[in-house]
Formats: sequence, structure tokens, C-alpha cells
Amino acid sequence: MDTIQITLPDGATREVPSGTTAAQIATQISPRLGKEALVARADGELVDLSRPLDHNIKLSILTAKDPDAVQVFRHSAAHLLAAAVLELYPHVKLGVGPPIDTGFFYEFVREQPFTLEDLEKIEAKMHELAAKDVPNERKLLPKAEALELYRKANQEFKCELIEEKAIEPMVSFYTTGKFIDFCRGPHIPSTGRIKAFKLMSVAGAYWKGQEGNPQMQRIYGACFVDQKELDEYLHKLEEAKRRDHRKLGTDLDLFSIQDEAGPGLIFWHPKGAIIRREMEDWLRAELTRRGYDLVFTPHVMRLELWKTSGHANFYRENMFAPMEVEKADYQLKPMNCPGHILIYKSRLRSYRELPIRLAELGTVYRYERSGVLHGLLRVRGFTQDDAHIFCMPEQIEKEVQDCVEFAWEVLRVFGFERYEVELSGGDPLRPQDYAGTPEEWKHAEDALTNTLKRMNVPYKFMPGEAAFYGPKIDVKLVDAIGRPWQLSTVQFDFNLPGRFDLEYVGEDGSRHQPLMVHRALWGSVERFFGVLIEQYAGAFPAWLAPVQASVLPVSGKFEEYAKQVTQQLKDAGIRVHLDDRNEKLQAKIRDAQLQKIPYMLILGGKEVEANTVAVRHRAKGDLGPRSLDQFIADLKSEINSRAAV
RNA sequence: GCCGAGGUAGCUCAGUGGUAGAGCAGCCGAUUCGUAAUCGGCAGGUCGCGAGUUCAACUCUCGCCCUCGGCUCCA
Repeated sequence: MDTIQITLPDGATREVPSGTTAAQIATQISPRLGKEALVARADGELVDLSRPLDHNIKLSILTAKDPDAVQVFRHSAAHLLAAAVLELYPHVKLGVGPPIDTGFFYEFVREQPFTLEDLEKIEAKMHELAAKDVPNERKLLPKAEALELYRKANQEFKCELIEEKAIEPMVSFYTTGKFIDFCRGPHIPSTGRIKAFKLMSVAGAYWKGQEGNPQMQRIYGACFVDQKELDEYLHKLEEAKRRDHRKLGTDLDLFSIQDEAGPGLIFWHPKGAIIRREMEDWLRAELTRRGYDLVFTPHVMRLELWKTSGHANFYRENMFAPMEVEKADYQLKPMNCPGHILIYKSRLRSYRELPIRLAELGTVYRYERSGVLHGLLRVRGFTQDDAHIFCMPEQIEKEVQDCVEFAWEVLRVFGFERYEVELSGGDPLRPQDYAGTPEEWKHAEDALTNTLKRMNVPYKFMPGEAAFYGPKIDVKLVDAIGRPWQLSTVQFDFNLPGRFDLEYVGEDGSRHQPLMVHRALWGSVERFFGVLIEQYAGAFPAWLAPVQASVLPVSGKFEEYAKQVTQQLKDAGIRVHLDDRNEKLQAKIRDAQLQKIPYMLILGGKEVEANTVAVRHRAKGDLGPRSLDQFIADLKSEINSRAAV
């Protein structure tokens, strides 16, 4: 019999008879590996463990430690879901069922909606099928036969997939017991190991994710190889709920959204407003330090202006409808750029002035479809920490670099440690959605790429994600529980300077067109605030905390002293609250803790006697007594350093 | 926008056609208390809005408003 040579990842080689499977090799290496193996990688390609190997090959045996293997595992779990659904509801039509980051989903078409009770039944059926340890077997069918099979079963979506995806005459299927599914694979050998999963929700989804296509019911499941990981994930979801800025916004009285006013419109309550003011004060100082000029521009401007800028064309879907005033149409601004451009254009500019950096905390209004609104993170009215930089070509890379560095300073000051950078380019297949020529786009993308490379910033290239007027660098930050949020953005613009005939007089005395960079670091004050609430779980560092210290007299007897202390703190510029309610100390402490107030000053007989304050920190607990002056000095230094405690 | 689930007191939630409930918060009183909830009382509602069915609607039907989850991740 022929032998073939298997090269393992450590370089070792093995001679085995042709037709040996990866599973057999795994068991040879060690019985334990044989048991833990989920799937194999042969010459870089994922294959079933049961696939007979017939030529010399580089082989890795993958276990749950390999992320790709986990995805295969989840994909098999998706098949298990479909198998269970088909047993319970034989007439459903099948869509697709891929793995996702935390599990899997599968799509179905069924007349009646799946209810929560249905999900329970399906989950039980999945466990039942898993317990039988049914093998996942690969089968090859001629394309015509495959189509015929699905036609008979009325599975028109599967037919569509085969028509689109099958390039070879034979197409692969996987069977899980009675269930058979058109699938490239690979899969784990059998269902027995799929135990740690939980069906989470059922949601509507368009076929192939495209609006206008039929809607399917998508059943989502969380799924991990180990129960422990599933438990951790479910715990993380609980944690996320606890930190949800919408809940904390109400609990801590930071902001609200009101039906009477309209969806996606934010009311900043006094405590939220304090945080915003501190944030803005920091930002304005930083902008000034970095050579930006702060401006203000109107909220409504003539529609004509938005035609010039191209927004009325490219951005129409996201704008509020124009309003008519004295027979002229006015447009509520969805962006700040045209306003800043008008300031630039208000007089002739010299190359000596460049770069000109115009910054504005500019409030904009955008029409977002009702289904996409989400707390502070996706709203219809918001304030961007916007700026537009007008510069000469030779200045552009430096300006972009400064923006990216500024963005990092923002992340540092607000306590974010993890971030991801994306470079978003145009979509070459949809040039009609973008302003400017392909050459201009290439030039701009190159400039951004160079900057990132020079700064040694790892980034992902995202084609088709650019703004309509130019490519951009986006900084997405990763919050405490691993979710990414897009905030900072630095966007090139080869469009507006031309549309508005922007010019400057160069050294040569003739007129040139400046380049333009749009940038926002928080993205919007609202979104950044929302992320910040979740980042700190509402426990803001002292410099941002709406109430920095709460004075808690042990009983009414010490009210006089408490009032004195409170006034001294106020005089020192500390945001302080006196809790003089007729409550026990424990209750006052509890309420201060729940309000996440950084410091509590407990005042009783001992403190009056010694003229001290007993300090309790919301996280560190009882810190003992000290003089009020000492406390004030310590707190002021904590505030001034913007310590992230 | 679309699919699904929801909307009952400030908050969290119970209430399957027959006089709207609880806990917390609030107010009043008692208590004067040492590091995460003192006790008692009172008040609080157009049951999201509007139509309809019914002797009777928080409850059933229809329309609208709003909220939540999802709608990118290739068999």
C-alpha cells in the first residue's frame, strides 16, 4: 500500500498508509489528543478529522485552544439547532447557519413566530440529539441531484445557495442523523461534545441581510466548548446589563430621553451636565494648547449650501427635511463642515496662516431610522467634538499624525486601554456613492496608510466603509467587557475644497487649493459619555464625579459641624452633598455607595471632638480620620491630576 | 424602515373580562443612631395614545406612539 508523509507543526514527520485519517493520527500522537481533537488543518485548510489523507501533507490537529476549531464547533452546533428545529417543525424552510463570535445562529422561514416556549423545546431537543452522539458525516452529491433534493423538500433558499456557491460539479453535504445540510464544512466528528450552549433569542433578519429580501426568523445561540466558558459569557452579559448606560443614566440621574420630546433626543440632567462640562473644559483647554481655534456656527443654513457641499445629494437620507422660511429652504445641519468652510472662505487666506484648525462642539441633527436608535450611542441630535483642518499638501501627513496622537491622549485621559484602528476606504464597486475620482481616492488612502505605517500603528483595512467625501482612519475602543465602539475618526476630504473653491495664496503669489481633514475624537459628546458611563460602570473618577464628596453626620446632633464642613468644601471648590436626612449612618453610606460618590465624610462625636473628618472611599472603604484641610488637599490633587481612581 | 417582544405609581415588577397591587423611592411622625437598608403612617395611576367589541376592557380587536433584541460576519 502507498504511504504518505505527514508533517506535524513541530516539524516532525510520520509515514502513514494513504487513506489514514487525521483522527487516527491524532490518536497515535496521544489518546488524549485523539479525544480532544475537533478538526484538522491540512496544508492550511480546515478539514474533517474523518477525511482520509491521500498525499504528503502538513497537518495540525486542532483542539478547543484554536479559535478556528471553536468556530467549526459552533458551526456544528448550528447544524444541531437546524436538526432539532426540523424534527419539531418539519415544514420550516432553511436559510444559513454560520458560527458567530459567541456561538451561532440559524435562519428559518416559518409561518408562526418562534416563541420563548418553542426555544425551550428546541433547546431540549438539541440536548437530546447531542446526547445520542450522532456523527456529522460528509457526503458529495452532483449539483443537479443536490438541487433536486432541495426542490423536492421545498427548500428554495438552499437551492439559491447551491446555484450561487457551487462551482464544482460535486457539492458537499453534511448529515447529522436525519438532518442533511448543504455545507462546505468542516464539522466536528459528532454531536456528543456539544453541551455548553443556550438559545438566546429569536430575531428577524433579511435573507442575505439585504433589505427587500424575505424576512427570516433567526435563532441565536450562545455556544462554547466548555460549560465554564459559557457560564463566563453569560456572566459577562449580566455584567454588561449592570453597566448599561441606559440603566445607569436613570439610576444616577444623568440624562433622559422623553417620549413627549421625541426619540433619539437627549436631555442632560444636572449631574450629567456637570460631567459634560468637565469633559468639555478639558477638551477646550487641550484644543487651545494644540493650536486649534474654537468657533461657533449656525444650526440651520440655506439648503443651497448643502447642495454645494454635496450633502443634499449624498447624505439626504440622513438629514431632517428642509424647512421653508420666507420662500427659502433652510436645512438643519447634519455636519459642521460647511459652516467651518464658510469661515475659512470669509476672507482671502495666505499660506502663512496654514494649517488653519477650526474646532467646534457642534450640535448636529441626523435622521436615523427608528429601529437603530440606542440610548446615547445612536441618537438623532448630538454634539460632535468636530474640527476641520485646512492645510497644504506637504502638511497633511503631520496633521493626520497629530490627530491620531490627540486621539490617543483622549483615550489615556479617560481611562481606555484597548483600542483598534481601522482604515476605511471607498468601495471600488460602488463609485456612484462617493464624491471624487478614483485617483483622488487612491492618493488620499495612501496618505493615511503612510501615516499609520510611519507611526507603527497596526490597523485593519475596511473597503467600502469610507465617508462619501473621503477615506478615514477610525479608532474603535474596546470597553471593559470587550465590546468595540467607534469613536474617533480622522477623515480625508478631497471633495469639499473643490466644491467650495477653497483657496490660499501660496509663496509663489498664485492661488492654490488647500486640503481638508475632518476629525472628531470623542465622535460625539453623547456617544462618548455613554461609553464612559459603561467604562466606569457609573463610578466616575473624582474629577468627573457630579458629587465628589458626601458629608454624612452620624446623627442630627452633629448637623452644625456637618454644615460647617460642607461649606468649607464648597469654598474649596469641591462638589459636595450634605446628607442631613433623618437616617441611620448605614443607610446614608449605602445610598452614597449606590450613587457611586467617591468620598464620604463621616462626622460624629469623635470628629467634632478632634476637629477631623472620617474618610470613607467608595471602593477602598474606611480610610480613617484626618483634618479637613488634609482631605481637601488630597482630593484637590486627585481632581487636578484627573486620576482614574 | 423591517421581524419579534414589550409599555401598569418616580424605579423594579405582579395582576387572563367584573371596584388597580407589592417592594423601593417620596411625604409626615417617632427614633438621634459609627461604615451598604430603623420603625410606623400617608400619599401616589386617564394601566403609552386613540378607536372598536362588550352590560362591563389593564385584560379582547384594530390603528398610532415609544422602548428593547436583531437585521455585517460567506453552504
